[in-house]
Amino acid sequence: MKRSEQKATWQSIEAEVLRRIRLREWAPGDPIPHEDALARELGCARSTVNRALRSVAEKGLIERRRRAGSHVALNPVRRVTLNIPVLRQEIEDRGATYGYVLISEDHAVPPAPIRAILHSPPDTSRLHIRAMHFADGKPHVIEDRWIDDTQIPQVSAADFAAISPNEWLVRTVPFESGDISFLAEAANGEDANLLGCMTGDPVFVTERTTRQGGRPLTTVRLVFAPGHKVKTQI
Amino acid sequence: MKRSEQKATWQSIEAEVLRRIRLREWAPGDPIPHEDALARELGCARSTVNRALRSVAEKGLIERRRRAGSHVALNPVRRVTLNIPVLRQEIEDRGATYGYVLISEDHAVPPAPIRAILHSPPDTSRLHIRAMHFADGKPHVIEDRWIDDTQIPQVSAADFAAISPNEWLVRTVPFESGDISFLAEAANGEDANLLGCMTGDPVFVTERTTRQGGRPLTTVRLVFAPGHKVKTQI
DNA sequence: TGCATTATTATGTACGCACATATTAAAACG
DNA sequence: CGTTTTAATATGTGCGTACATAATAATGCA
Repeated sequence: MKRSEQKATWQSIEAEVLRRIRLREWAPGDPIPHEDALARELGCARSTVNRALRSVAEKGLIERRRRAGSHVALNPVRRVTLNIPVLRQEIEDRGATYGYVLISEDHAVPPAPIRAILHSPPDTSRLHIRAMHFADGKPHVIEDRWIDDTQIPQVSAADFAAISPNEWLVRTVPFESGDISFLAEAANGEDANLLGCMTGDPVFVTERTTRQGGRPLTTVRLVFAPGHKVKTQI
Repeated sequence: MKRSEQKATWQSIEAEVLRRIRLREWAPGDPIPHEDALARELGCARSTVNRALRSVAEKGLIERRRRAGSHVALNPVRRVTLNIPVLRQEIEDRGATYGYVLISEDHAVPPAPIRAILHSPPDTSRLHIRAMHFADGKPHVIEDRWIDDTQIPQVSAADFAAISPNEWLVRTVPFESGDISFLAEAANGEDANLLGCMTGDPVFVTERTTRQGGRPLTTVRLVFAPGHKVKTQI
């Protein structure tokens, strides 16, 4: 029922597999043919089928287990990739003019939640920086950051009046893992003041902690101006 | 300076490449050695290096171009993957009891923004469904959905009193693309009523539109109860 | 000199084989 | 009959070769 393709690329194999899953030729929960069988049927090498199925599995549409074979996922958990660029780049990519202002920089004893995140002992102080990023002169996001300067001693050489912590860290400090949260909050008085909105206005907040070798390096809270949207494609 | 590895897996190659990038042995903007050179240096086949570098490129840390070679990304755009499960599964995975209630289901002329999204002509009505999902009996999210029932005729057979549109669509209607937005909004009176919060409280909102063959099928607005966080790892 | 044409080259991919590994099914055993 | 051991098997991965493709550099031509 299928004509001999001129060329079997792994992408064409993937497309065919996606088609069969979408049209329920292979229903959720069903096992799909083995790599060998697909290779023979579609006229290509098993390694090509493997490449294609790996890609489908990454999308979350099939589950693969050795010896058990591949099954169409029962609850296809859509996997979406978000791009998290440096703030300056995010703004400039939109064609807007980037602006930056340092608000405050000091050493202070972090509040309990931050202390827990940074694993810092009680009554020890950490570097605390607050800054603002502007798009076309309008407030875009507040950067409220704590840095473990015992982990990043070279931070004392940074001039955060000239470069944002966001950018300096990306350029200077390597890290290997981290976690990110997205949430909605009400702007507190100071946030509202800085962002030029009303106290209590809903604001989009990103919390991010980065680590190196299991040790937390820095945690940041980004409060975006009202109206901010994070967009992506499936 | 490197001992002969017992086995070169593509993951070990990737780890070594990541290490060199993190430690700035290869600085941002720099070209990195060609696949051939790396293969010789690290004692493996070029295809193995290729596999490793492809993985690094997917993470956004290098950029690869034919003939030009691979370069360490100047602004490493972190790429993060979010899992978007079916609502019921998301709740049950947290160990909570899932609950669901249909609020309303009718045909109506969509407001202008929805009409634009669905490409529906003026004064034509579409299926409009509102429902709620509960976690352990507490309101978790409002599902406010418009369905283009000219694209999905079989929707007339669905019983949305028994199964949520969210779940029915995932199980029944294949789609090939879509887009998602995340934002913060103030709960309007009705939202607040349903979610058991105050009007004006900040709520996390997800907007999602799915398409098949370029034609929009459905668009949904998910209003989460206050306090909701979306978490992921880098 | 300016522009179109032709090499050159690094990555992209296909293939076929071999073997590793995880997992399940079958067999052996008490 | 339940438990441990062993075999079977589908996927995971490495390798080396060959060729495809895109982007660039070099060349030729008007």
